[in-house]
Amino acid sequence: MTRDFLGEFEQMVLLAILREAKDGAFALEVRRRIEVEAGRSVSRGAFYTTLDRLERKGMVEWEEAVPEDSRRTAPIRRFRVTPVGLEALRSARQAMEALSRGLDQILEGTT
Amino acid sequence: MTRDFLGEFEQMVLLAILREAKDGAFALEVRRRIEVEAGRSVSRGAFYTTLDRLERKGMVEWEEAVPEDSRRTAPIRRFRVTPVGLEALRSARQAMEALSRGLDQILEGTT
DNA sequence: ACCAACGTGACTACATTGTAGACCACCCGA
DNA sequence: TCGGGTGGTCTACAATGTAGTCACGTTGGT
Repeated sequence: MTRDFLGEFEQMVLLAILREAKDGAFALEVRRRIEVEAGRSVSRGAFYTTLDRLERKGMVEWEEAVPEDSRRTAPIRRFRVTPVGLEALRSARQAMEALSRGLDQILEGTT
Repeated sequence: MTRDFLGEFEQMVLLAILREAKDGAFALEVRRRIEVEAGRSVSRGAFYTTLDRLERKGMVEWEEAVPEDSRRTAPIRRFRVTPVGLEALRSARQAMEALSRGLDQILEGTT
């Protein structure tokens, strides 16, 4: 399984999925959230590729579902973060936090 | 200048440099800090390559200096994070924070 | 003075992750 | 039934992450 920790974009995808409803998130919703919150554009190709890789690593899973609030009838994939994914996310963040300790002043900035 | 934001390991390097004394940090000190704090091993090759890339992006700079507390007489490089680097670090962290908002419960875990 | 061991650093090559763009299928409204 | 939007795959490539090896000057022992 290659590596045991996440790239930054992968982390963002996991976070964005978690931010949607408890029962999972639809792909393009997730993509839109990343674009809005992180303020960067995400091409569909880049995005789906990352989802695939996360799936292969067992960090996300999905089931087919039909979005309620849309006129769409055909089911599409609804993603969810697995326990493995959550754990990876946690440890990635812990590492960063450990290194950031004591730097709050410097990192806040007046931006 | 390729991209305007940082990979995760690059972030770690910047953070670790900031954590050393105000007047800069020596390479292998930084490496050791990452290994200890983030709990992952870092090969020298990987490490210096990353320093190079950060330098090329104008995010770190260095000067020659002789470590005080060592018997070494020859100067080695002492690194410092540039304003550009600090800014990049801040914005990378802000993006992550924006996406993490409201997830503290989930992310803390009982690990 | 000589040699081994070590610290520092460059260079090479490769794996993983990040990214864009073309392409396909389906559904829907004009 | 044409065209456009949405959901998705595939391909190819760029950037980042990583290990390993080579080289050289220092240090320390003898």
